[in-house]
Amino acid sequence: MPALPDRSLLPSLPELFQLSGDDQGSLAGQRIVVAMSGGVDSSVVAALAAASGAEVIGVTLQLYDHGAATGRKGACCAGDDIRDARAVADRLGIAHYVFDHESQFRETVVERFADDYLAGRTPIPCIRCNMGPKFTDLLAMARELGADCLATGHYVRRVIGAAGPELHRAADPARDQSYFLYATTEPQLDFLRFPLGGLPKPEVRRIAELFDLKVAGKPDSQDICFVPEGDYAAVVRKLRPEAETSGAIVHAETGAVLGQHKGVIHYTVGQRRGLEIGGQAEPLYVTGIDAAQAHVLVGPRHLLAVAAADLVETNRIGPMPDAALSDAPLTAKVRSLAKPVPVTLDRAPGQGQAATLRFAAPEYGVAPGQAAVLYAGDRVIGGGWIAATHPAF
RNA sequence: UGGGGCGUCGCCAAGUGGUAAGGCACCGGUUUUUGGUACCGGCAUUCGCAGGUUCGAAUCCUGCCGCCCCAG
Repeated sequence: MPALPDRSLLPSLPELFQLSGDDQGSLAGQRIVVAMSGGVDSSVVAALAAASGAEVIGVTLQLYDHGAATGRKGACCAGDDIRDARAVADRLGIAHYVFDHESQFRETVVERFADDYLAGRTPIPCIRCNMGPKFTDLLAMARELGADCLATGHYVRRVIGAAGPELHRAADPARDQSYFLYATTEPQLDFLRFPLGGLPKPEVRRIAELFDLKVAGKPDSQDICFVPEGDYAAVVRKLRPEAETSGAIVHAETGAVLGQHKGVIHYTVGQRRGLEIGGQAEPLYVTGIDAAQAHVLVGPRHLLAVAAADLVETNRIGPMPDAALSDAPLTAKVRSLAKPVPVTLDRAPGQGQAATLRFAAPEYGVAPGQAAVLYAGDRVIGGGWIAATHPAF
């Protein structure tokens, strides 16, 4: 096996893993479990861990059917990706375990995904997956393996603050994944490490090449990992054959029936395309979904304006920002790609309590089922699931 | 079958002699670790059909077809 690259070519490893090294900067004696998906990012984390001198154990959760995912681009945690993870572990000379997590993943992530759509919500399975399989189940495994930490390839930073570890946005804003990690609990964060949070993606690929990892050029994953070809409706249909009940497309203001739709699972609040309603003076957007009546409500863009959103299952990481201490003002993202916008809360989030989020300016396209993630500057304060919204006009 | 109106891209619609606006929808691309949004680009050699007038017609004339309203 070729030697691993010289440590001097790499960032400071004790710093990246936030573990105390010895005089030589080695993490010998420490045990790091790395969550390996088979992609470049987590492979580089494993490589860095291996180079640190620590004992490294790679763990891959098999999340869903091999067959369906074999050879597919952009998947993770199944089929070829598991083989990729194993190949990387072999190359690095680290232990590697694969755990069959299919039934749990189906219950906690996929079934829920389908039920959310049936209820007229727009789910984010990636957050559920982080909450359950990754940060609960896999983390418990890591503890059982006697690890000092669980390291993942997420692009997010763990920063030691006055009151303990904090979760911050990635240094590279284009890669930031903090939106998907708002539900991380403080005990989980104590044990987690995100070595890539401070690195730009090209640097990660460079490191992968330095280690001669075959995944160095592997495309980034995208879309929902368990949804082939982006056809999420097919997944819902397979799980819930009754899902595609057609119904009326109703104008939210006039009540006029403008057309028929193929089932509420195909729509999300804020959506414009796919309604197939022509002859309008201005574009129509989905403004609401009434699953009980199988109605898709549509209207002009101004009807999307939302003044507030009710959050449930809230989480908080670290203290609330204190305006008196000139902390950055509270902002929130209601979609992963949205810019954070100024908000206020009627109460501090956390412990799963409900709270109401109020936007300083009307926010558009806020869909129930999405997460609202709270920030103070770069720090993630927490967040919650959007259960309902209040129109601005 | 007495009177009136209308027929331009899937929908809405401008254009009344000078060589087919625009909007919606749709398609493609960009962006993107969820669904969307946004942005960029594409989209009627042809104006219900057939003749005629004219250098030239969607625009004028004739006939036919179809639809709508009033009248019965």
